[in-house]
Amino acid sequence: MARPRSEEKREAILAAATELVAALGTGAPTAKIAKAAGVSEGALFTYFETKDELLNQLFLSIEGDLARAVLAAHPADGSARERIREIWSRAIEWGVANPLQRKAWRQLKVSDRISDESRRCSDALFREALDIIRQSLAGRVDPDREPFYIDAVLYGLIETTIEAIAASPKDHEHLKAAGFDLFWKGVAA
Amino acid sequence: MARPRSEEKREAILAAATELVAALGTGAPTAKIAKAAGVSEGALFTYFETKDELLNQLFLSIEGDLARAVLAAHPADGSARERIREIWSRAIEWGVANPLQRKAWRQLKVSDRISDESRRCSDALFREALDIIRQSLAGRVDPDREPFYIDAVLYGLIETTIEAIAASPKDHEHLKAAGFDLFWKGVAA
Amino acid sequence: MARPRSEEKREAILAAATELVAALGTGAPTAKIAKAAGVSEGALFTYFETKDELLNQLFLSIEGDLARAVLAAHPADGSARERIREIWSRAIEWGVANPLQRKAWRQLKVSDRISDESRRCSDALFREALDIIRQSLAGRVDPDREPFYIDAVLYGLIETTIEAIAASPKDHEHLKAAGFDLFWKGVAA
Amino acid sequence: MARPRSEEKREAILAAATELVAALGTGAPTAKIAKAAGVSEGALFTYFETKDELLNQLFLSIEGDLARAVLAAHPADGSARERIREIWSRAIEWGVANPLQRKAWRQLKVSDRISDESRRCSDALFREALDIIRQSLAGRVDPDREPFYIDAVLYGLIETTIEAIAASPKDHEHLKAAGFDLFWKGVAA
DNA sequence: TATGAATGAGCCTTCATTCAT
DNA sequence: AATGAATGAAGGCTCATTCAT
Repeated sequence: MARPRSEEKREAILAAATELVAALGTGAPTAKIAKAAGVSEGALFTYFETKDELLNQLFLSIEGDLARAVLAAHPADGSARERIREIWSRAIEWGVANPLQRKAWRQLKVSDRISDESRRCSDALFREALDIIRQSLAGRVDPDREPFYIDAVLYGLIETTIEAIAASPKDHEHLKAAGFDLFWKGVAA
Repeated sequence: MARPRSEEKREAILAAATELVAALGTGAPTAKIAKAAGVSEGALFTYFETKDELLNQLFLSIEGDLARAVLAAHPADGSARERIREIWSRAIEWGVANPLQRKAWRQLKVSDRISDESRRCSDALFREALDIIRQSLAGRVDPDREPFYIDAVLYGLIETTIEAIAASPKDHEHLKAAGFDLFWKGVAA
Repeated sequence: MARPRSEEKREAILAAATELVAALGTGAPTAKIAKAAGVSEGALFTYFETKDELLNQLFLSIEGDLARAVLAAHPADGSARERIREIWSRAIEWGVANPLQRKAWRQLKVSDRISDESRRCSDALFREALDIIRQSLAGRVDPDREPFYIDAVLYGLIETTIEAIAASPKDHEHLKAAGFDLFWKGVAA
Repeated sequence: MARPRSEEKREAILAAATELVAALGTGAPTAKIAKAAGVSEGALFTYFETKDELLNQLFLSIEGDLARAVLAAHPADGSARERIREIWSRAIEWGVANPLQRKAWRQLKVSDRISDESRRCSDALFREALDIIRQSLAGRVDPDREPFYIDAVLYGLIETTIEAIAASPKDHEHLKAAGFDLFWKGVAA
């Protein structure tokens, strides 16, 4: 069957799904999602063949959004510290600005309905950012330290920091700076 | 007298729930949990009034288990570094040794079926560990840094490190040490 | 457009519910009602949100039916006696002709699943009939007698008479006449 | 198995059942009834083999109570009017004084769980009262009128009058007298 | 005998998906 | 293509009754 045309409706469904998955988890009913999107129950299934398909697409859509935010207009030059600092900053800002997407994403991340295929796609989305990070840190960290671990640490600290800012918005700038400082000192050789 | 309620059965249900929630999320059917526990479906509801109750108890049971592991035989003396290092070590070991509990716990953490009450209980369970950490770090961290953020960072790094060890078990000891080192350097004043 | 909701199906469900509530009481399973109506179990819940809703609607539907029968083509003129006699007659005939509805209705009447709201609606349905009765009796009964009691007596005698006719159909006309006579003599001032 | 001994417990169960059937209908859970009676769930089934048995016994117990109240110390002499008036009065007083029993009884009456056997027993309980009534009315009513209908009318008027008194307690005496008057005039030849 | 935990069929309701319109 | 009614398999929970203690 031909691809349905309205990209707009597809987006509306994804937006509604973000909201409902954030609030209700992956158990959010397709009927509610459709209604929130202003679309008929049946239509949802012309845009996404199954609920799992919708959930996986949502997952990729959110990750894509974050990846785009992180890499947007990324300066090719600057010191290693500055380049990583830029990534840090963009990631934090995205998280703070998109609490619903983050909440939905946390639900999706732990769900067994997200396929390995999707998880691999998501890795690919961040490949470029990871390359920048690894290159930038190349001369700085203990060469003995597994790079995958550093990635994970950075990612974990970003999460932690976003959560901390959400809990204490008035410390936004302070936490953002302190977090990065902690990371930078921590990974030093 | 009637057959007394058996603690053994309660544990069996909790154990089965751990397994199934780890695999299927909070949507794991009570029927499957009961069967896995070797118990009738009705019996499950004499031990836990509702599924939510079961989920909350499971959450607290897992957290209690971790808290106990972290604090067990904790040495009252030793340097600040050694005391935190001990907590770090115990937490990591618990996580590595209990992958199912950890997986179930991640599902529960993001679920809206865990009540605020339960989350408060869980905080209380870790109060003592947090006190040790905060005291131990007292003279060492930038006094400007919010203590709640340090807690969260430590916790996040533990998670990250456990995950890394799970992904690369041969680096177990190395990652454990490197992670703590990173934390210690990172939080230094 | 999607298949429109069919009034026919709604009626089928109500009819099946009448039958099963008459036979089994309000505990009649929705599954059986759906099957008897030739409808899927899910469909029942698109026509009635909950079982209580179905029961309440059934109650109102039966009362509505009776009210319509009682008031249909009611002659505005005639003596007081004739007017009340007409109501009496129509109510009796309805009851005799609709034993299932009457049986279901008796079950519903004593059930705590029928809301006060429904009971109020039902009162409204009979308001007109009551007004006719009260006006017609105005000059005839002891003014000291509470009108609400007269209504209740009339209603009770109708019930009794229908039951008696059901038990002894050959005395149909006789009982109908004797009952009214009894009422008329009884309420005289 | 030997009859269990404690008549007291049997009564407690019946009393609790009265209360719960009045409030919840025949669907009232045996577990709740047992608890309300201060008796274990299992014990209930040593006093009554099944729930249906309990319900039937409850039905008979309530009817027996009413029959006893109606016939207690019934004067063998007096005019026909006085004798019936006495029955009328006792029945009304019993109903007003025992609203719970009456409510439970209404539920039981329409339930298909009450066996024909029980209904026959109940008829027997009132045989004596009916005989008194029929004899007393012998010379007074139209001989054409079916006696069973008169019984039913009397019974229905009693019900109606009790209900009316419950709704308007301040008119107790008035309604009681007016009701009897209505009956007496109504049934006159 | 008394207790109340255990059992499992059955109940009401939800929901992903299909399909008549 | 779009709509939303229809389907029926689960799902969580209840409850009469049994039975280990």
